[in-house]
Amino acid sequence: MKEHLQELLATALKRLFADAGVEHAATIQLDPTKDAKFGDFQSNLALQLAKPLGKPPRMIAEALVKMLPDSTRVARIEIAGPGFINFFLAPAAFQAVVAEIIEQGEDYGCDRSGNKGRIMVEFVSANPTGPMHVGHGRGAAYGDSISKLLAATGWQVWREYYINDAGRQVDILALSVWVRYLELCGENVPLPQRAYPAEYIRKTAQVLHSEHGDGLRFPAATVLDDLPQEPIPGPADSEQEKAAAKTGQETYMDALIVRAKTLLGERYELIRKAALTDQLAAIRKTLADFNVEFDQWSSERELVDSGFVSTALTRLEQMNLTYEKDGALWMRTEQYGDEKDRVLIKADGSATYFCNDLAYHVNKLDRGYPTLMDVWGADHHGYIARVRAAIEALTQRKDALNVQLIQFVTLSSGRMGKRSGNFVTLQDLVDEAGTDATRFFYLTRSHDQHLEFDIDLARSQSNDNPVYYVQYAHARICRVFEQLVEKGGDWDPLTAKLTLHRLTNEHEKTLLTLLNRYPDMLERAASAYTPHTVVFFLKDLAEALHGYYNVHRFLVEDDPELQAARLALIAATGTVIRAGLKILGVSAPEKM
RNA sequence: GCCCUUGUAGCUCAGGGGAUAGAGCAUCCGCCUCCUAAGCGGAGGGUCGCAGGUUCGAUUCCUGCCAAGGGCACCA
Repeated sequence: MKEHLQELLATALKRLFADAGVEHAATIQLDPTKDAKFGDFQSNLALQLAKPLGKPPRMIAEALVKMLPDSTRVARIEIAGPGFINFFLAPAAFQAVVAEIIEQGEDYGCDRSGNKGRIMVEFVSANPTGPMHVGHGRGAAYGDSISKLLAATGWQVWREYYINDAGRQVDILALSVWVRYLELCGENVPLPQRAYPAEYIRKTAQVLHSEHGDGLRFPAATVLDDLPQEPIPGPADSEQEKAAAKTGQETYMDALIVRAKTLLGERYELIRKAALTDQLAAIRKTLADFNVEFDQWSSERELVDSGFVSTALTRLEQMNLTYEKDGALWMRTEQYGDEKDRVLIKADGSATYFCNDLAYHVNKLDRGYPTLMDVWGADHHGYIARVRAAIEALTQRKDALNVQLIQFVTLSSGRMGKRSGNFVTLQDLVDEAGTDATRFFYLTRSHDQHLEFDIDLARSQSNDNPVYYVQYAHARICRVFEQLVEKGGDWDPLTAKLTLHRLTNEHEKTLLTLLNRYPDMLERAASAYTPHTVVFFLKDLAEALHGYYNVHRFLVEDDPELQAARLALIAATGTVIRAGLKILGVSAPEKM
């Protein structure tokens, strides 16, 4: 429809220029109007041309309108305000969308061709060292919805979770479990300051203890033999002293890890694996409860063990992208926009996180995904430049990596006020508020906006909870069709299509306008990577439905033609609500 | 110090260079004999952080300043 009007304007413009004997490159801008009194579409073309043509905009508008070709889809055209050209469409042009939606179902407005190519979306990728918190939840909701949105607008999407199971934090996790295990054996090894103190660590330790008895036990004196005292800063210490203590604690932690590996030998791997398995199982359960799925879970450790990381390093060397300095291997990221070059292999011979992560990205490219989307927490901002630089060096393309940063989440509630989101797990949130309310909440804000999550509101089963507003519209539509059957009536989509000209009142017009905008809205949301656009659209659609419902009856027994038309309209509305909610990962209940 | 994000109604936030800046919550007033009142209609509430610039037109784009949050490792 929009294209059609643009063509009309282009023709008029050509004629105008021919008449006046001038050339000017004007982009034909056409926008949906905000207010129905300005018609359905508006163009500011005449305003743009006022200066280059040296004539008042209203005069240009009049000339343009005169030159516009006739179209059956346009009811009338008005010139308004400073020189806007407002198009009022013929009702039939709007009504046709109902038939289209009934035919195409939930795929209406979608492009399932996959013509835009393959894209890999990596999201969540939370460290498997503890439960996911509400910040991860936001990334999960966003990543899942943007994937669905991209898949609905012409992309072939592959979703992945990168498991960071090779770094030091996993050793810390394993050690934490072991200390708790020793505790169960009756050994007094104090939990290091830098270890994970949480309850879930004990559970793994208990399972280990029941399965292996004292098989992993060593006397506390042996474990702590020769180890330095762990520094614990007092409250009166200066910032400097506290920082020094922290460094000391890290050193102590590392020494303890080495001790564990030495004493346990191959048995260390047993503990490591048990800890990882438990954490990953918890994460998988939470994500499943949250209605988030992945095509693949990729392990960092497997990437290392399979030799892929060294292969990737060799390739970087061959491309002359690396060099040695101070005993470390560096990558030349600075010449690709990073603020400095970065270390891949440390002087002690171990790989940096960046090294393995980069290899993982190389792996993604190798698997045939020219576009990589990474959904990261806002705290990873400083990390973008180096990965982007590295990917550009490898692909010679600036657009190969698409990073979406998700801003922080703070929790609030009437009783507790603001508090940090890191201390509430996503599992708790989903258990208490439910997947629908939680996901809807997350996606109601733009992802680059800090989010204040009102737990009490999400939890409330009352009309205050915004998710119900949209779901209720859907349930109401379903109820009407239920009533129809109860009354012994029937409704045939094929014949209903012939009745659409009866949809003429204001409420019907509003709904038709919104339904017509759905495809455009999807495309806009996808290309701007903003699932929240879908949320706001659905709220508008639900509002239009509720208003309609309140004023008009859909089951009009004395006018079968009108009834058929209205049922067609609300059936189409229901379909679009369902499709939209599906993109958000929210259910569309038939009863509430 | 440098980099990124944000600043819009009492609160939480939408807003695609356009006409009179919107929604939800909160406050106030109405609407169920009728397909679900988890709904609808109405009222009040604004220096779009501040100052410049670009433009016919700026909440929107650019620059500076102020404020909030985050980031600046041979950590992960």
